[in-house]
Amino acid sequence: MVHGTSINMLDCKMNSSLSPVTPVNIHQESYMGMWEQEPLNQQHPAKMNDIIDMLHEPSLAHSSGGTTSPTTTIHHQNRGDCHFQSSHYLTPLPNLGDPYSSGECHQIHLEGFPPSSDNNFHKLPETPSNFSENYDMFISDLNPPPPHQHHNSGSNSMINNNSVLHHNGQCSPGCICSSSPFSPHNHHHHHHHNNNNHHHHHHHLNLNGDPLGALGHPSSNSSQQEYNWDDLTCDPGEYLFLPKGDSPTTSESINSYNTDIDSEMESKSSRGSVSLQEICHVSPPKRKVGRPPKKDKKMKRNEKKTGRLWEFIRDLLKNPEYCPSLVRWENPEEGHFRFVNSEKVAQLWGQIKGNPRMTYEKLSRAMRYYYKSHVFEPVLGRRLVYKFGYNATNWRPVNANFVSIQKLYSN
DNA sequence: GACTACTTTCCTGGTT
DNA sequence: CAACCAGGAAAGTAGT
Repeated sequence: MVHGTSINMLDCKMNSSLSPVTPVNIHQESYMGMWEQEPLNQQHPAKMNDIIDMLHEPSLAHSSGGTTSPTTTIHHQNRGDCHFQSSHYLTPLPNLGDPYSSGECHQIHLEGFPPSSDNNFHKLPETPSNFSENYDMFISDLNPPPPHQHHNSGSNSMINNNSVLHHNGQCSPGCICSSSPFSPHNHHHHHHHNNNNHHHHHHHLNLNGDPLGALGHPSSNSSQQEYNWDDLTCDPGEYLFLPKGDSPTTSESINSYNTDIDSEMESKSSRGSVSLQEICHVSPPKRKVGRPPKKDKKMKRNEKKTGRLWEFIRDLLKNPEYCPSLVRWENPEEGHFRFVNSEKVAQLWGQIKGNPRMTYEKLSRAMRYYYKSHVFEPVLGRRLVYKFGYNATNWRPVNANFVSIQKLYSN
Protein backbone atom coordinates (compact mmCIF):
# COMPACT_ATOMS: atom_id res chain seq x y z
CA MET A 1 0.00 0.00 0.00
CA VAL A 2 2.93 2.29 -0.37
CA HIS A 3 2.41 5.40 -2.42
CA GLY A 4 -1.26 4.78 -2.48
CA THR A 5 -1.17 1.90 -4.83
CA SER A 6 -1.76 -1.75 -4.62
CA ILE A 7 -1.52 -4.63 -6.94
CA ASN A 8 -4.56 -6.67 -7.49
CA MET A 9 -4.63 -10.02 -8.94
CA LEU A 10 -6.70 -10.12 -12.04
CA ASP A 11 -6.27 -13.54 -13.40
CA CYS A 12 -4.40 -16.39 -12.02
CA LYS A 13 -4.13 -19.89 -13.21
CA MET A 14 -2.16 -22.67 -11.71
CA ASN A 15 -0.50 -24.66 -14.34
CA SER A 16 -0.30 -28.13 -13.03
CA SER A 17 -0.39 -29.95 -16.30
CA LEU A 18 0.61 -27.77 -19.13
CA SER A 19 1.48 -29.46 -22.31
CA PRO A 20 4.57 -28.91 -24.38
CA VAL A 21 2.45 -26.94 -26.76
CA THR A 22 1.13 -24.64 -24.17
CA PRO A 23 1.28 -21.29 -25.82
CA VAL A 24 2.59 -19.65 -22.76
CA ASN A 25 4.61 -22.56 -21.71
CA ILE A 26 7.26 -23.25 -24.17
CA HIS A 27 8.68 -25.50 -21.60
CA GLN A 28 10.11 -23.21 -19.05
CA GLU A 29 7.86 -20.31 -18.69
CA SER A 30 4.21 -20.56 -18.38
CA TYR A 31 1.67 -17.93 -17.93
CA MET A 32 0.25 -18.00 -14.51
CA GLY A 33 -1.47 -14.79 -13.90
CA MET A 34 -1.76 -11.20 -14.78
CA TRP A 35 -1.68 -8.49 -12.25
CA GLU A 36 -2.76 -5.00 -12.53
CA GLN A 37 -1.45 -2.06 -10.67
CA GLU A 38 -4.40 -0.21 -9.32
CA PRO A 39 -4.54 3.03 -7.41
CA LEU A 40 -5.90 2.96 -3.95
CA ASN A 41 -9.06 4.90 -3.14
CA GLN A 42 -9.69 5.46 -6.80
CA GLN A 43 -7.36 8.39 -6.82
CA HIS A 44 -6.37 7.53 -10.32
CA PRO A 45 -8.15 5.22 -12.62
CA ALA A 46 -6.44 1.94 -13.07
CA LYS A 47 -4.62 1.68 -16.30
CA MET A 48 -5.10 -1.31 -18.41
CA ASN A 49 -1.58 -1.34 -19.60
CA ASP A 50 -0.08 -1.56 -16.18
CA ILE A 51 0.52 -5.17 -16.09
CA ILE A 52 2.83 -7.81 -14.95
CA ASP A 53 2.96 -11.27 -16.24
CA MET A 54 3.75 -13.80 -13.72
CA LEU A 55 5.65 -16.67 -15.06
CA HIS A 56 5.93 -19.95 -13.48
CA GLU A 57 7.92 -22.98 -14.13
CA PRO A 58 5.76 -26.01 -14.57
CA SER A 59 8.36 -28.68 -14.75
CA LEU A 60 9.05 -28.47 -11.08
CA ALA A 61 5.44 -28.50 -10.16
CA HIS A 62 5.14 -31.60 -12.22
CA SER A 63 8.04 -33.42 -10.80
CA SER A 64 7.23 -32.54 -7.26
CA GLY A 65 3.58 -33.25 -7.69
CA GLY A 66 2.87 -30.03 -5.92
CA THR A 67 1.42 -26.81 -7.06
CA THR A 68 3.97 -24.52 -5.52
CA SER A 69 6.53 -23.32 -7.90
CA PRO A 70 10.01 -23.05 -6.59
CA THR A 71 10.73 -20.48 -9.18
CA THR A 72 8.55 -17.54 -9.66
CA THR A 73 9.53 -15.17 -12.32
CA ILE A 74 7.95 -11.86 -12.81
CA HIS A 75 7.90 -10.97 -16.38
CA HIS A 76 7.06 -7.47 -17.20
CA GLN A 77 7.08 -7.42 -20.86
CA ASN A 78 6.50 -5.31 -23.83
CA ARG A 79 5.45 -7.04 -26.93
CA GLY A 80 3.79 -4.12 -28.50
CA ASP A 81 6.61 -2.32 -30.11
CA CYS A 82 8.40 -5.47 -31.08
CA HIS A 83 11.73 -4.18 -29.91
CA PHE A 84 12.86 -7.69 -29.77
CA GLN A 85 16.32 -7.09 -31.03
CA SER A 86 17.31 -5.05 -28.08
CA SER A 87 15.14 -6.54 -25.46
CA HIS A 88 16.64 -8.52 -22.70
CA TYR A 89 15.52 -10.70 -19.95
CA LEU A 90 16.89 -10.62 -16.53
CA THR A 91 16.39 -14.17 -15.57
CA PRO A 92 18.09 -17.37 -14.72
CA LEU A 93 15.65 -19.12 -16.95
CA PRO A 94 16.37 -19.77 -20.56
CA ASN A 95 14.51 -17.49 -22.82
CA LEU A 96 12.78 -19.56 -25.37
CA GLY A 97 10.89 -16.78 -26.90
CA ASP A 98 7.22 -16.69 -27.26
CA PRO A 99 6.31 -18.41 -30.47
CA TYR A 100 2.80 -17.22 -30.17
CA SER A 101 3.64 -13.68 -29.55
CA SER A 102 2.35 -11.38 -32.16
CA GLY A 103 3.19 -7.83 -32.87
CA GLU A 104 -0.38 -6.92 -32.33
CA CYS A 105 -0.26 -6.61 -28.61
CA HIS A 106 -0.52 -3.34 -26.89
CA GLN A 107 2.44 -1.83 -25.30
CA ILE A 108 2.73 -2.80 -21.73
CA HIS A 109 4.57 -0.70 -19.30
CA LEU A 110 4.46 -0.14 -15.64
CA GLU A 111 3.71 3.27 -14.36
CA GLY A 112 6.73 4.91 -12.89
CA PHE A 113 9.07 3.47 -15.41
CA PRO A 114 10.13 5.22 -18.52
CA PRO A 115 8.76 4.09 -21.82
CA SER A 116 10.81 1.98 -24.11
CA SER A 117 13.80 3.44 -25.75
CA ASP A 118 16.22 1.65 -27.88
CA ASN A 119 19.49 0.95 -26.20
CA ASN A 120 19.11 1.87 -22.60
CA PHE A 121 17.83 -1.36 -21.35
CA HIS A 122 19.12 -0.64 -17.89
CA LYS A 123 17.81 2.86 -17.74
CA LEU A 124 15.94 3.60 -14.62
CA PRO A 125 13.36 6.24 -13.96
CA GLU A 126 14.67 9.57 -12.84
CA THR A 127 11.97 9.88 -10.28
CA PRO A 128 11.50 7.40 -7.50
CA SER A 129 9.11 4.72 -8.40
CA ASN A 130 6.78 2.75 -6.30
CA PHE A 131 7.29 -0.25 -8.41
CA SER A 132 9.53 -1.98 -5.93
CA GLU A 133 7.02 -1.77 -3.16
CA ASN A 134 4.26 -2.91 -5.38
CA TYR A 135 6.39 -5.64 -6.65
CA ASP A 136 7.24 -6.82 -3.19
CA MET A 137 3.63 -6.85 -2.28
CA PHE A 138 2.92 -8.76 -5.37
CA ILE A 139 5.44 -11.33 -4.40
CA SER A 140 4.27 -11.57 -0.84
CA ASP A 141 0.75 -12.02 -2.03
CA LEU A 142 1.99 -14.80 -4.13
CA ASN A 143 3.97 -16.66 -1.57
CA PRO A 144 3.75 -16.57 2.16
CA PRO A 145 6.58 -14.66 3.80
CA PRO A 146 9.72 -16.72 4.05
CA PRO A 147 11.40 -17.63 7.28
CA HIS A 148 14.14 -15.23 6.38
CA GLN A 149 14.74 -12.76 3.65
CA HIS A 150 17.67 -12.43 1.41
CA HIS A 151 17.24 -9.00 0.08
CA ASN A 152 15.79 -5.65 0.61
CA SER A 153 12.84 -4.38 -1.30
CA GLY A 154 13.45 -3.92 -4.92
CA SER A 155 17.03 -4.96 -4.83
CA ASN A 156 16.34 -7.65 -7.31
CA SER A 157 14.33 -5.61 -9.66
CA MET A 158 15.60 -4.69 -13.01
CA ILE A 159 13.94 -2.93 -15.81
CA ASN A 160 15.09 -2.72 -19.34
CA ASN A 161 14.34 -0.58 -22.27
CA ASN A 162 11.39 -2.65 -23.22
CA SER A 163 10.14 -2.79 -19.73
CA VAL A 164 11.11 -6.39 -19.59
CA LEU A 165 11.58 -7.52 -16.10
CA HIS A 166 12.28 -10.96 -15.00
CA HIS A 167 12.61 -11.62 -11.41
CA ASN A 168 13.40 -14.72 -9.55
CA GLY A 169 10.71 -14.61 -6.97
CA GLN A 170 12.31 -17.32 -4.99
CA CYS A 171 14.97 -14.99 -3.87
CA SER A 172 12.75 -12.03 -3.46
CA PRO A 173 11.45 -10.73 -0.18
CA GLY A 174 8.50 -13.00 -0.68
CA CYS A 175 10.53 -15.91 -1.69
CA ILE A 176 10.56 -19.46 -0.64
CA CYS A 177 13.55 -19.93 1.54
CA SER A 178 16.49 -21.45 -0.25
CA SER A 179 16.62 -24.25 2.26
CA SER A 180 13.32 -25.49 0.95
CA PRO A 181 13.26 -28.62 -1.15
CA PHE A 182 12.86 -26.39 -4.18
CA SER A 183 16.23 -24.87 -4.14
CA PRO A 184 17.57 -22.88 -7.03
CA HIS A 185 19.90 -25.70 -7.74
CA ASN A 186 17.13 -28.16 -7.96
CA HIS A 187 15.49 -25.78 -10.22
CA HIS A 188 18.40 -25.75 -12.57
CA HIS A 189 18.64 -29.40 -12.36
CA HIS A 190 15.22 -29.53 -13.84
CA HIS A 191 16.16 -27.16 -16.52
CA HIS A 192 18.81 -29.52 -17.42
CA HIS A 193 16.38 -32.34 -17.81
CA ASN A 194 14.15 -30.37 -20.03
CA ASN A 195 16.91 -28.97 -22.05
CA ASN A 196 16.34 -30.95 -25.14
CA ASN A 197 12.71 -30.21 -25.24
CA HIS A 198 13.41 -26.56 -25.29
CA HIS A 199 15.74 -26.78 -28.08
CA HIS A 200 13.50 -28.83 -30.18
CA HIS A 201 10.45 -26.73 -29.78
CA HIS A 202 12.29 -23.59 -30.17
CA HIS A 203 12.97 -24.63 -33.69
CA HIS A 204 9.82 -26.45 -34.31
CA LEU A 205 7.60 -23.61 -33.38
CA ASN A 206 9.38 -21.10 -35.46
CA LEU A 207 9.13 -22.51 -38.89
CA ASN A 208 9.88 -20.19 -41.67
CA GLY A 209 6.45 -20.33 -43.13
CA ASP A 210 4.81 -18.23 -40.47
CA PRO A 211 1.42 -18.34 -42.13
CA LEU A 212 -0.06 -15.89 -39.72
CA GLY A 213 2.67 -13.44 -40.31
CA ALA A 214 2.88 -12.87 -36.63
CA LEU A 215 3.84 -16.21 -35.26
CA GLY A 216 7.19 -16.99 -33.98
CA HIS A 217 9.49 -14.88 -32.05
CA PRO A 218 10.84 -12.32 -34.43
CA SER A 219 14.39 -13.02 -33.51
CA SER A 220 14.13 -16.65 -32.70
CA ASN A 221 13.98 -18.04 -36.16
CA SER A 222 17.67 -17.60 -36.58
CA SER A 223 19.58 -20.81 -36.61
CA GLN A 224 20.50 -21.19 -33.03
CA GLN A 225 23.12 -23.46 -31.74
CA GLU A 226 22.75 -25.90 -28.97
CA TYR A 227 21.49 -24.55 -25.72
CA ASN A 228 23.63 -25.28 -22.81
CA TRP A 229 21.50 -24.27 -19.97
CA ASP A 230 22.70 -27.00 -17.76
CA ASP A 231 25.99 -25.22 -17.67
CA LEU A 232 24.37 -22.31 -16.01
CA THR A 233 23.72 -21.93 -12.39
CA CYS A 234 22.28 -19.05 -10.54
CA ASP A 235 22.39 -18.57 -6.84
CA PRO A 236 19.71 -16.85 -4.87
CA GLY A 237 19.77 -13.18 -5.57
CA GLU A 238 21.90 -13.56 -8.64
CA TYR A 239 20.70 -13.04 -12.13
CA LEU A 240 21.83 -13.56 -15.61
CA PHE A 241 21.22 -11.24 -18.43
CA LEU A 242 20.00 -13.18 -21.37
CA PRO A 243 19.48 -11.44 -24.63
CA LYS A 244 16.01 -12.21 -25.72
CA GLY A 245 15.74 -14.09 -28.93
CA ASP A 246 19.45 -14.35 -29.23
CA SER A 247 19.96 -16.63 -26.37
CA PRO A 248 23.51 -17.32 -25.50
CA THR A 249 24.44 -20.85 -26.11
CA THR A 250 27.23 -21.26 -23.68
CA SER A 251 28.01 -19.97 -20.28
CA GLU A 252 30.94 -18.17 -21.80
CA SER A 253 28.79 -16.17 -24.11
CA ILE A 254 26.53 -15.26 -21.26
CA ASN A 255 29.52 -14.41 -19.23
CA SER A 256 30.90 -12.06 -21.79
CA TYR A 257 27.49 -10.67 -22.33
CA ASN A 258 27.13 -9.92 -18.68
CA THR A 259 30.58 -8.45 -18.62
CA ASP A 260 29.54 -6.09 -21.34
CA ILE A 261 26.53 -5.14 -19.36
CA ASP A 262 28.60 -4.73 -16.26
CA SER A 263 31.00 -2.37 -17.93
CA GLU A 264 28.20 -0.48 -19.53
CA MET A 265 26.50 -0.21 -16.21
CA GLU A 266 29.71 0.85 -14.62
CA SER A 267 30.22 3.67 -17.06
CA LYS A 268 26.65 4.74 -16.67
CA SER A 269 26.85 4.84 -12.95
CA SER A 270 30.14 6.67 -12.97
CA ARG A 271 28.46 9.31 -15.04
CA GLY A 272 26.03 9.88 -12.26
CA SER A 273 23.31 7.47 -13.17
CA VAL A 274 21.92 4.86 -10.91
CA SER A 275 24.40 2.43 -9.54
CA LEU A 276 24.13 -1.12 -10.60
CA GLN A 277 24.15 -2.42 -7.08
CA GLU A 278 21.10 -0.43 -6.29
CA ILE A 279 19.27 -2.22 -8.98
CA CYS A 280 20.17 -5.82 -8.94
CA HIS A 281 22.75 -8.46 -8.59
CA VAL A 282 24.46 -9.60 -11.68
CA SER A 283 26.75 -12.51 -11.35
CA PRO A 284 28.56 -14.53 -13.95
CA PRO A 285 27.23 -18.02 -14.45
CA LYS A 286 29.20 -20.90 -13.16
CA ARG A 287 30.18 -23.79 -15.31
CA LYS A 288 29.73 -27.32 -14.20
CA VAL A 289 32.89 -29.28 -14.10
CA GLY A 290 33.40 -32.53 -15.90
CA ARG A 291 32.11 -34.12 -18.99
CA PRO A 292 28.52 -33.31 -19.79
CA PRO A 293 26.19 -36.28 -19.66
CA LYS A 294 25.23 -38.09 -22.81
CA LYS A 295 21.79 -37.63 -24.16
CA ASP A 296 19.90 -40.78 -23.57
CA LYS A 297 17.14 -42.24 -25.64
CA LYS A 298 14.42 -40.90 -23.44
CA MET A 299 15.64 -37.41 -24.03
CA LYS A 300 15.49 -37.87 -27.76
CA ARG A 301 11.95 -39.04 -27.54
CA ASN A 302 10.95 -36.09 -25.50
CA GLU A 303 12.55 -33.89 -28.06
CA LYS A 304 9.93 -34.77 -30.57
CA LYS A 305 6.93 -34.64 -28.38
CA THR A 306 4.60 -31.90 -29.39
CA GLY A 307 1.64 -32.56 -27.22
CA ARG A 308 -1.87 -33.50 -28.02
CA LEU A 309 -4.41 -31.53 -29.86
CA TRP A 310 -6.80 -31.31 -26.98
CA GLU A 311 -4.04 -29.98 -24.76
CA PHE A 312 -3.21 -27.40 -27.33
CA ILE A 313 -6.82 -26.29 -27.45
CA ARG A 314 -7.02 -26.24 -23.71
CA ASP A 315 -3.90 -24.18 -23.45
CA LEU A 316 -5.11 -21.69 -25.98
CA LEU A 317 -8.01 -21.10 -23.65
CA LYS A 318 -5.55 -20.43 -20.87
CA ASN A 319 -3.63 -17.86 -22.78
CA PRO A 320 -5.02 -14.34 -22.83
CA GLU A 321 -3.29 -13.80 -26.09
CA TYR A 322 -5.54 -16.33 -27.77
CA CYS A 323 -8.53 -16.34 -25.52
CA PRO A 324 -10.94 -14.86 -26.29
CA SER A 325 -9.57 -13.71 -29.65
CA LEU A 326 -9.12 -17.12 -31.26
CA VAL A 327 -11.05 -19.31 -28.94
CA ARG A 328 -13.34 -18.33 -26.13
CA TRP A 329 -15.38 -19.78 -23.36
CA GLU A 330 -19.07 -20.03 -23.95
CA ASN A 331 -19.93 -21.66 -20.69
CA PRO A 332 -16.90 -22.15 -18.48
CA GLU A 333 -18.80 -24.12 -15.87
CA GLU A 334 -19.95 -26.64 -18.42
CA GLY A 335 -16.70 -26.55 -20.30
CA HIS A 336 -18.26 -25.13 -23.43
CA PHE A 337 -15.94 -23.21 -25.66
CA ARG A 338 -16.08 -21.89 -29.17
CA PHE A 339 -13.61 -21.31 -31.93
CA VAL A 340 -13.71 -17.66 -32.80
CA ASN A 341 -11.19 -17.93 -35.57
CA SER A 342 -11.14 -21.56 -36.51
CA GLU A 343 -8.78 -21.26 -39.42
CA LYS A 344 -6.21 -19.42 -37.35
CA VAL A 345 -6.35 -22.01 -34.64
CA ALA A 346 -5.73 -24.64 -37.28
CA GLN A 347 -2.78 -22.71 -38.58
CA LEU A 348 -1.37 -22.48 -35.09
CA TRP A 349 -1.80 -26.17 -34.64
CA GLY A 350 -0.11 -26.72 -37.97
CA GLN A 351 2.79 -24.59 -36.85
CA ILE A 352 3.23 -26.67 -33.78
CA LYS A 353 3.10 -29.87 -35.71
CA GLY A 354 5.21 -28.52 -38.51
CA ASN A 355 2.38 -29.05 -40.91
CA PRO A 356 1.51 -26.05 -43.03
CA ARG A 357 -1.32 -28.01 -44.66
CA MET A 358 -3.37 -28.15 -41.51
CA THR A 359 -6.87 -26.84 -41.87
CA TYR A 360 -9.84 -26.49 -39.63
CA GLU A 361 -11.51 -29.31 -41.55
CA LYS A 362 -8.79 -31.69 -40.48
CA LEU A 363 -8.46 -30.28 -37.02
CA SER A 364 -12.16 -30.68 -36.48
CA ARG A 365 -11.99 -34.27 -37.60
CA ALA A 366 -9.43 -34.86 -34.90
CA MET A 367 -11.69 -33.05 -32.47
CA ARG A 368 -14.51 -35.40 -33.33
CA TYR A 369 -12.34 -38.40 -32.69
CA TYR A 370 -12.04 -37.16 -29.14
CA TYR A 371 -15.74 -37.70 -28.66
CA LYS A 372 -15.18 -41.39 -28.42
CA SER A 373 -12.67 -41.01 -25.64
CA HIS A 374 -14.71 -38.31 -23.90
CA VAL A 375 -11.95 -35.80 -23.95
CA PHE A 376 -14.38 -33.63 -25.80
CA GLU A 377 -18.11 -33.93 -26.03
CA PRO A 378 -20.20 -32.68 -28.90
CA VAL A 379 -22.38 -29.67 -28.43
CA LEU A 380 -25.13 -30.37 -30.84
CA GLY A 381 -26.47 -27.63 -32.99
CA ARG A 382 -23.83 -25.11 -31.99
CA ARG A 383 -21.37 -24.32 -34.69
CA LEU A 384 -17.72 -24.28 -33.67
CA VAL A 385 -18.65 -25.12 -30.12
CA TYR A 386 -17.18 -28.05 -28.25
CA LYS A 387 -17.04 -28.96 -24.64
CA PHE A 388 -14.55 -30.71 -22.47
CA GLY A 389 -15.43 -34.23 -21.55
CA TYR A 390 -14.72 -36.06 -18.35
CA ASN A 391 -11.41 -37.32 -19.64
CA ALA A 392 -10.04 -33.85 -20.19
CA THR A 393 -8.11 -32.45 -17.27
CA ASN A 394 -7.00 -29.12 -15.99
CA TRP A 395 -9.15 -27.07 -18.26
CA ARG A 396 -11.27 -25.17 -15.77
CA PRO A 397 -10.59 -21.48 -16.09
CA VAL A 398 -10.05 -19.20 -13.16
CA ASN A 399 -10.94 -16.18 -15.18
CA ALA A 400 -12.67 -17.24 -18.33
CA ASN A 401 -11.95 -15.08 -21.33
CA PHE A 402 -9.77 -12.80 -19.23
CA VAL A 403 -12.42 -10.18 -19.08
CA SER A 404 -10.40 -7.77 -17.03
CA ILE A 405 -7.47 -7.63 -19.37
CA GLN A 406 -8.87 -8.47 -22.74
CA LYS A 407 -8.30 -4.99 -24.05
CA LEU A 408 -4.63 -5.69 -23.92
CA TYR A 409 -4.95 -8.52 -26.33
CA SER A 410 -7.86 -7.52 -28.43
CA ASN A 411 -5.90 -5.49 -30.90
C1' DG B 1 7.52 -56.52 -36.36
C1' DA B 2 3.03 -56.37 -34.14
C1' DC B 3 0.08 -53.74 -31.55
C1' DT B 4 -1.97 -49.49 -29.77
C1' DA B 5 -3.07 -44.63 -29.52
C1' DC B 6 -3.33 -40.76 -31.82
C1' DT B 7 -3.19 -37.78 -35.97
C1' DT B 8 -3.74 -36.56 -40.76
C1' DT B 9 -5.85 -36.85 -45.14
C1' DC B 10 -9.66 -37.67 -47.97
C1' DC B 11 -14.16 -38.52 -48.54
C1' DT B 12 -19.54 -38.69 -48.77
C1' DG B 13 -23.36 -36.82 -47.23
C1' DG B 14 -25.70 -33.83 -44.44
C1' DT B 15 -26.94 -29.03 -41.92
C1' DT B 16 -26.84 -24.01 -40.91
C1' DC C 1 -23.10 -21.03 -51.74
C1' DA C 2 -19.72 -21.11 -47.89
C1' DA C 3 -18.72 -22.95 -43.76
C1' DC C 4 -19.49 -26.30 -40.75
C1' DC C 5 -20.70 -31.15 -38.83
C1' DA C 6 -20.66 -36.43 -38.66
C1' DG C 7 -18.11 -40.08 -39.19
C1' DG C 8 -15.90 -44.04 -42.37
C1' DA C 9 -11.64 -45.38 -44.42
C1' DA C 10 -6.95 -45.49 -44.76
C1' DA C 11 -2.33 -44.03 -44.12
C1' DG C 12 1.14 -42.07 -41.17
C1' DT C 13 3.73 -41.39 -36.60
C1' DA C 14 5.33 -42.65 -32.34
C1' DG C 15 5.58 -45.41 -28.30
C1' DT C 16 5.48 -50.05 -26.14
